[in-house]
Amino acid sequence: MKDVKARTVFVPPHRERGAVDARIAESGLRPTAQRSVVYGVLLDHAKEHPTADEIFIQAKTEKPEISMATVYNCLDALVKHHLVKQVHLDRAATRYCPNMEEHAHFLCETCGEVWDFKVAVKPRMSGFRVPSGFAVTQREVNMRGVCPACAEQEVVR
Amino acid sequence: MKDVKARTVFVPPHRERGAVDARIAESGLRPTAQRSVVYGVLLDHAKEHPTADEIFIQAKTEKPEISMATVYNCLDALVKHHLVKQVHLDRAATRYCPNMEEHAHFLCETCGEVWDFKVAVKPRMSGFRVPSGFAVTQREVNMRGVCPACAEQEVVR
DNA sequence: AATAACATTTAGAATTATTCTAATTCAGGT
DNA sequence: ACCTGAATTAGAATAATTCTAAATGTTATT
Repeated sequence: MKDVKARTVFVPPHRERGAVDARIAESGLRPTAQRSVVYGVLLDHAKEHPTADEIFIQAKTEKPEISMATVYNCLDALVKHHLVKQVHLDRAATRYCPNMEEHAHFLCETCGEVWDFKVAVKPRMSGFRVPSGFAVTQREVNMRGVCPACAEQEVVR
Repeated sequence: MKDVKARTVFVPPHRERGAVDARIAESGLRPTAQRSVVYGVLLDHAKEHPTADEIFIQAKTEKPEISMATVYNCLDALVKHHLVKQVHLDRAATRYCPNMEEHAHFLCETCGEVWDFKVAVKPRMSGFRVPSGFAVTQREVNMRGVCPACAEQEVVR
C-alpha cells in the first residue's frame, strides 16, 4: 500500500528524488520524506526565491499532510547543513535560495521580482574582509532598485 | 505654554535638536517633532542597531504620545530620504542604521550583537557590479558568525 | 485671522510571519 | 517486537508589520 502510494506521487521530470535525497544525506542530514519534498520544491523554484509559505503551499501538493512547522524545521535544517540559504531583502517574509554559489540578490522594488547576480570578484569578495577574531559562517549581499523591464515602463508613463 | 514644555524636554547632551532637524530638512523631509525624535534616538543608539520597537520604547521616553505606527512611518520616511537604512539580518525584526557610509554588518549568532565593518574596497565594492539596465538604489552586505568574545567562551567550555 | 487642502499622527484592529507546545509518528538499533 | 531519540503534526501563542479611520497639525491662500 505504502509503496503504491509512493509510486503515484507526482515528481517533476527535472527533479530526481534519489539525487535530492543523496544531497541531503551527504550534508549529514537524514533524508526524510518532508526534507526531501521541501528541498525538492526549492530546487524546482530556485528562480522564484520562495518564502516559507510559498514552499508550504507547493509542498502540500506533493505531500498533503505536511505542516507549516515542518516546513520551517526542514528549512532550518537545510540552512544549518549548508544546502540552502536565507535571503533577507525587506520586512516581508524571509525567502530561501538553494543556490549555494556566492552570488548577490537584487530585488526590484517595482515588480517585486528577485534576481541572482553573479559576483564579479573571484574567490571571496573583497567587501568581505573582517577584523581578525571574527569567524564568518554566512554572507549575504543584497541590492534593491529597479529592473530593466520596470525602468522602461516608468519612462513610458 | 508650548514653549515651556518644549524647553523642558530632555535632550541628551550629545545630540542637538537643531542639527537633527537640519539634517532632516536637508534630506527634503519636513522635520516634525516625531521624525526628529525617531532620528535622534537612532543617532544616539547607532551601535545597537535597534529595531522599530526598541526605537519606539526609547522615543516614548522623550515623547510619550508617539505611537508605533508613527515610528514605522518616520523610519520609512527617513529610509526613503536616505538618512537611515534598514538592516535585514535574520527572521527577526528589521533593524535600523543611521550610518550611511558604505559598510557591512556582522551578526554574532551567539550573543546577538551587531557590528559595523568598514568595507575594504574603495568607492563601490566590486562585488556590486550589476548587469546593465538594473538601477541599484540600495545595497546591503551582511555576515553572520561568531564574534571574538563568544569564540573565546566556546573554547573554554 | 479664518479657511481650505493636504500631510502627519494616533489608537487600535487586522494581518502576516514565525515560534512554541504537547502529543503522535517514525526510524534505527537492540 | 521494543526502546529511544529524532522528526512531524495541529493548533495555539507570540511577534512584527500594516491598515484604517478619525483627529491633529501645517501651509498656502484669502
